[in-house]
Amino acid sequence: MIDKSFNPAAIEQPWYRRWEAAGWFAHRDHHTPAYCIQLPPPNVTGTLHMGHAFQQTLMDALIRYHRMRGDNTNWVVGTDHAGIATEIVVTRQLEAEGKDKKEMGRDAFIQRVWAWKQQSGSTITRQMRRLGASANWEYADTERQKSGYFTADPKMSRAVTEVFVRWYEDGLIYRGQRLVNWDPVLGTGVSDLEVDTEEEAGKIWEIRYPGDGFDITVATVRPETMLGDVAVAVNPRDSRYTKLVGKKVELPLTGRRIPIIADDYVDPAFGTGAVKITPGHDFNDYEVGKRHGLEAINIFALDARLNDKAPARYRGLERFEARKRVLEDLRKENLLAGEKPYKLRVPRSGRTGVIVEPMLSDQWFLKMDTMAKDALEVVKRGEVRFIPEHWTATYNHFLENIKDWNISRQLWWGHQIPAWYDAEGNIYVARTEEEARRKAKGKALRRDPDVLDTWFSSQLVPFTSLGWPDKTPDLEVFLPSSVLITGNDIIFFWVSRMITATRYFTGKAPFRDVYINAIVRDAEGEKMSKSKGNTIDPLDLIDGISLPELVKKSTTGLMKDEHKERIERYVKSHFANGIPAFGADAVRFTFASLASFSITLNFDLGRCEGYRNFCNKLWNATRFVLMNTEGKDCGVDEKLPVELSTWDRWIVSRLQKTEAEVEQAFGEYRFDNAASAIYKFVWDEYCDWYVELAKRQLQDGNEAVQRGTRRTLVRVLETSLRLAHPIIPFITEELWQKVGPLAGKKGETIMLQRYPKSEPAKIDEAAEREVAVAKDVVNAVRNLRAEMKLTPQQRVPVYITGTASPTCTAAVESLTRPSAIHAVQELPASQSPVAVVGAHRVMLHVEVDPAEERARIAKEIARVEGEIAKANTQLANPSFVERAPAKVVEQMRARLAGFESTLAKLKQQLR
RNA sequence: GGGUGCUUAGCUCAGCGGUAGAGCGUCGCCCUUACAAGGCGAAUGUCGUAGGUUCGACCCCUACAGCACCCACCA
Repeated sequence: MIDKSFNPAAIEQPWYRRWEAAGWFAHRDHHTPAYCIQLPPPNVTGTLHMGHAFQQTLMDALIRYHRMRGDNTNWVVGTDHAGIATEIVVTRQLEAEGKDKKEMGRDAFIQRVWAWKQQSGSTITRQMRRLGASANWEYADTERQKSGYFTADPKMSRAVTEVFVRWYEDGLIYRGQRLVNWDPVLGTGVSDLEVDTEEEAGKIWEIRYPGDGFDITVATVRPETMLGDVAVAVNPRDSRYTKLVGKKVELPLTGRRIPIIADDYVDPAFGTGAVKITPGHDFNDYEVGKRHGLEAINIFALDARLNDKAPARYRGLERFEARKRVLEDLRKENLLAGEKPYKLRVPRSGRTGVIVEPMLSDQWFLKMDTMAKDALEVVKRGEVRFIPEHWTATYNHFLENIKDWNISRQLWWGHQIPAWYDAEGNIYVARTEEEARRKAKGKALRRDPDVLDTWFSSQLVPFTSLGWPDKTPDLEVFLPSSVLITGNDIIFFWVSRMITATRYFTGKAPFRDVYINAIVRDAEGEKMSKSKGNTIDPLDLIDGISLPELVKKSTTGLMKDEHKERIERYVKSHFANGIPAFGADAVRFTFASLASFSITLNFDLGRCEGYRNFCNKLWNATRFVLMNTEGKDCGVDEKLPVELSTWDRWIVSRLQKTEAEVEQAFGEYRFDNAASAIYKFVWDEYCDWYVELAKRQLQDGNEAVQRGTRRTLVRVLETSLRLAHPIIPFITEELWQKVGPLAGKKGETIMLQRYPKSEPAKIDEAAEREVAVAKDVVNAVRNLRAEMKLTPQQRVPVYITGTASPTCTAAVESLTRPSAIHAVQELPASQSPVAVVGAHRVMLHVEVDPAEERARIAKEIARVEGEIAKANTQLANPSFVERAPAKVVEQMRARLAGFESTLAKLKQQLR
């Protein structure tokens, strides 16, 4: 016999090990219909957060569902080398040890990163296993660590190089000097997407530039960049300035003379209508400069300190120091005309938070326009489909306005660009150094030190993970994959680029569906962040954590110590008792239940607890079934006679409908509906009604009835376990081991059993109608008993008029414990309380105060009369009767008739 | 400035052109032989505001308000 309550910790890890060791997660062959999902590869050195746990729950549910449906499932997983993120972490580690990256040198640094990867690389895949992820760990597992591919492993790297070379040869990759977003802390350029602009309070200054006999005032939020100005621009239609265009002014503090130019870019209504032009450090000005043939002056070194293009007294100053100095000097020279508070948009590096500096530098770019057009087409013709559909708009907008992608990073950790230079600066792009040498005909070569943006390799994953550039059978079978499940934050970074790259190199789309999952927030809808203390570690939900430990965990490793007290208060008020161990199944069920098409998902511990209780319910229902069926004849032998009651046929019928609902829900990616259908069936129908009636059938029925009851109990439960397995794999496996054999099922594991399929032939509408009446009668009796404040010990006779079915009387008998049931034509003359249920009147034969009972009935009459009035108004409206569909009018008439009949019976009761 | 989504019970969320729902919480009564992580019963909503379409609107349309997110070069 199984334990009295469900203890997830006891079963989860043993089962996971068993599944994995048995090789049941692997794909099978190359002819069964394939179902493939590509995991968005997490940062190899990262840890699992709620967003991962959520996505992975959905992916695993789909994979398990399709595996049970007989598909050749392949959940391709891997980890990402996460260039910038990892380089930052390791650099900080070194700093903490007092070591300097540059002194260490590139090779030693990279070795150090590999060491860190080996050490922390298994954390996240271990955590995925705790969740129950049935991933194909050994697929593409070049490093033999059972964690799939690694984007920087030799096999994946070879493909990256191949892609780079082919794109270069096809003229899509080019090198050029451009203005790019520069992160002065990291010392690298970053892509537009890696820059977040936020509104911040700042100032706008007005500076006078003196000319011969006039001066012109410009407005700027970055006065220090004036040292790199090459012109002042005005709008050509601005009458205030027309006669100045073409004249020169003196650029203060520098002694340079710069022209006044006219350009449509300038908005005459803004500021002073005159704009300083700094092509070296502003994207707009760069464009203006190009239009007017003006040279760009770069006044910053790569660490954003002023270089020797600036006047001597500013050289070496950091940007904001320089700003102060410039303002001071302008003030001294009486050239500062104004200073006002101003809200400005500050571009900050997504990684370091530092303000990025537009900087002229040599970078590699990928031409996007043609590929973007193709990617737009692919989605337009429905070859790739977004779910929910509205994300298509986001995707389209991005691709319609796309610019070339800066793919080079001035970092060390990543795929080094396969380009070499000779002394003259000629470029040789090649797959290997030998190949480059051949091309250079023996000239001395120097390799480009830059690496590729991390997303460059990630975008290739849909095909490189399947063996590309080799022509593998897997590419034929698993590309495109069935669905990509990912967050909306990487539609630009990753989704769109996978489509462009995969189309380019394979001619196929990378996947058919893109399910954009909700963003996980805390129960109040707040973003989870370490500094608020409202993050939840999915592992803590599974294993539980005490309050003191949770406080400790939330307050260590903070960026700013000042948050500590606030976090402590937050944690103590929101997790007063820590977090109980809910188990992986409850966490998964919660995620599934909350996975509607909403854009955010507020994770509510209360709901998690509710679903933990559901697991316990399922556990105990099984416990009951086992107690009553183990060692007994459960009708596996079909030749022995079985007799099935309406209740038996009803629960089987309900099960068919539930199976259909779940199938539809999975088909539509409505995990919430799937979870809810299973929940309702198991708890509200099977446990609350069927099991209770089964108790009676087992007690009173003849041998054939008992056999039929045991068979139904066991078969419906066994099917429910299979139905629920994709969402709650551990508990269903544990229970199935016991229940499966009783239902005549053979097999080592539930995860390879057939998924339940609705059989319309087993739907029994007559039984469902009969049970609906029986439930109503039972509910009426229960309600009357509660209103009469009867305790369970007080057993009273129940009278039912009309022809009550055995289905009904059996239920009343088992569930309301009357002293007797009388099926009668007319109720006895009595002041006892009566309820009207459809064609039936139900009386609890108890002595009550006649006045109270009359009042109770009067109240009920008032309610029914209200309903009648509403229905009458509707039906009296000629346009309703004429224009509403006949079905609806008929429904309304039937409704009215029902209420009228009820009213008559109630009035009869009042006499 | 443009775009997307959201606003339904105290909380977290489903829903749908034709009688307002779930979980949690609340209030009663029950330790009934699977389960107190349970059973039974009850209360609770002018479905953000204002118009419109319709026989009928929580649902469709318009405007507005609030919230969230994304995109965008006004110095």
